[in-house]
Amino acid sequence: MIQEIKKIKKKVRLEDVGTEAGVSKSAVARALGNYGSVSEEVRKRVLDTAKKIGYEPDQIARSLKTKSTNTIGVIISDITTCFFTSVVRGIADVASQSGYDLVLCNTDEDPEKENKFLRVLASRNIDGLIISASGKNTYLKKLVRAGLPIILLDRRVEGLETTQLAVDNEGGAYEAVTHLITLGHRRVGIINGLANIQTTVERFNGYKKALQDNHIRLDPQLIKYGDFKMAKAKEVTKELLDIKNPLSALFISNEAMITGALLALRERNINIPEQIAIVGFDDPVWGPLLDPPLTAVSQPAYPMGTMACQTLLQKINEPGRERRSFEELVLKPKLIVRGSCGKKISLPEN
Amino acid sequence: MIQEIKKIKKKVRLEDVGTEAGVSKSAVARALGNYGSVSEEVRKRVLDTAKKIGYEPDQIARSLKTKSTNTIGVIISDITTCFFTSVVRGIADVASQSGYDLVLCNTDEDPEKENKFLRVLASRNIDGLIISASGKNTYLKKLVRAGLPIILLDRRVEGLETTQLAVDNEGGAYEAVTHLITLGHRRVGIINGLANIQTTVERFNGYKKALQDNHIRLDPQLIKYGDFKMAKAKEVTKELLDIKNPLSALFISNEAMITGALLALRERNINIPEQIAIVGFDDPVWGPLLDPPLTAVSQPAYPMGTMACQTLLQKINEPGRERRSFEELVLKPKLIVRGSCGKKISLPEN
DNA sequence: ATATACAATGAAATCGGTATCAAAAAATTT
DNA sequence: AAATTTTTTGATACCGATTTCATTGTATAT
Repeated sequence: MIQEIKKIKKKVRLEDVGTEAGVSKSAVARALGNYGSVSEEVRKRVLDTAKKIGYEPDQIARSLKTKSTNTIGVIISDITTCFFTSVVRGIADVASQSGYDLVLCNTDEDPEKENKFLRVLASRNIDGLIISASGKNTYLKKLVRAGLPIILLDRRVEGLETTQLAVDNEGGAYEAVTHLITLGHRRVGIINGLANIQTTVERFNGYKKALQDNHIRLDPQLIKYGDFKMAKAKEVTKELLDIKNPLSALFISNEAMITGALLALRERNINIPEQIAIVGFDDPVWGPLLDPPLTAVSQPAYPMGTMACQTLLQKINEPGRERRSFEELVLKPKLIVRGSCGKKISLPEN
Repeated sequence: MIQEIKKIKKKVRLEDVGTEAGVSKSAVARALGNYGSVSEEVRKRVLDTAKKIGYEPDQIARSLKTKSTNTIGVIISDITTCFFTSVVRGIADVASQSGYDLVLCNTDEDPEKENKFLRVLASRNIDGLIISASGKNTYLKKLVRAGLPIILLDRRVEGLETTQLAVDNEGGAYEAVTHLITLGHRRVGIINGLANIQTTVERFNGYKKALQDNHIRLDPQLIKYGDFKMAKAKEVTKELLDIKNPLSALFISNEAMITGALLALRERNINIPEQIAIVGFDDPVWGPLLDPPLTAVSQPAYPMGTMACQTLLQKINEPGRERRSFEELVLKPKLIVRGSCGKKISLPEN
């Protein structure tokens, strides 16, 4: 009924500028688009009237013709995890500098959602994609083959011929666990992330390799799986505390799970590092605030974001992009030793 | 030179499906779009061949005609601040459920960036906008008047006739500071956010009102301004610690600044709560891990996001949307008392 | 002055869908 | 069987830009 006021202002089109300035829309396009040739006089007149009547080009229409949307898709598991927050911020910053916009998608590690988002983004004609893939995905493969510029972020995917950018997860975990072992720990537990995720596997490999290199047998009791989230980690930590032959150190595979684990320890009144030494993969901002401050493997999340986006933009804009399109970039994480692993313990119990 | 392999697969268009199925593209459009009328036989044939040759409609082309992009713009200051992280996740979840995508923009409180993003988003014909505005903005006003559905998130802006959704900042701060006063504190400091931001003003008002209601005179020495970031807050906290007539309690206006402040206290070896009581606005996940655990004002960030998006979608889809378009939704934050304010102190040192 | 090159311009095609419309085909009524 | 209604269908205009092309006008070369 009350349907009067709909769109008060109608859109100003290229053609409107033309009629207002007394030239054809082609002329306007050239003047504004800075190509072809226009007389200085017309150019000026067009620019003026364009500003005067408030012309803003319609990106959609432009995209339809040019096939480029100045949009890049970002698919991650969860913006809420601090690592990805920083990564996305990094991506956003370089994207915006180059006039690209970001379409953000959270998959929660759900392959179905991932698939849906891929399709949606593709149908939107994104110019490029940065994805932290949950695993193999045939549609993703298809997009790679179709020539869409893609950066695989944080997680390698086998058999995909695109640029990959990840942290040396195995190395980082190896260093962390080795640190524990060096301090005298023999029974070090691990809280893994989701089993099928690449980063989980790699960090676990680092853990195993560190033990192996120090001739410590792998004890299945010490190995637990979380889901990268706090709650589950808390639960699983308690299980870990309940085994008969107790652990003296714990390696935790990401920030949210560190929180969960620490919460569990606090509930049980277990002292760090006297009763248990802690290292985390991910170095939270609040790590230094704990007592003792947290020893942790720090990932260069923000730089990963900027680097991913830079590399992507390069791919998008370089004509001969097929040349080195299949490169693998690896960043080194860094172990930051603070207090949560304590000093060297005198004698390994046993 | 090596410019062979460009686009290996060319796009499958509506018309291609038509020719393949032996009908006109109009027929295909109807069959796929589920409107008009098509014979059951054609419908089936079209659907089959569409799937067979892998047809995916081009959103850009569709948008050009329909004027709706199924995209909502999100403009915030910084995805890196935990509050906004959760908010955005909330928005993203309900958006994705309804088939909308999110274009994310970080302004860093810079009005110029904000302006730029507004223009970009508008030129992209977003269907709606959720914005945490840095202040008055004429272009924003223009968009409101142009009829773009907009939700003002977290920060009220005067003179804008749109739906606003915010937390009761004043109330939250009031409660927090009153809590401190009740415990016997008379000299309570405050670390504000950026001076010109609405939330800062409101929280500061809550602080002032609490003091006033308890007949405590405002001491300018106890009032500091940060920038919502960690580093500055750390700096400013030290300044606060250096005043001659020392403070006994500190109220900090957001999460990142809490971290900064706590870092400063730790550097100075100041005990919480014995030497200083702490309350924060924002309840970090890691709050309970501190010793003592942090007393804080908790904001319903995720729900704010979902609510903002739901309200926005309603606005977008309801035809008679002008009716109640100017409503103001306020959510209550909650003071969570843990240990960082200690017990009632015996005697205010006057 | 004439030929040639080049700058400036508008008309029209195009991108890939959606929506309108009139013609054709099928179903129903008389 | 003829008239009428309804369903099905393809042609076509359109969304708002970009881009090609042919045309006109101006400058330079001969």
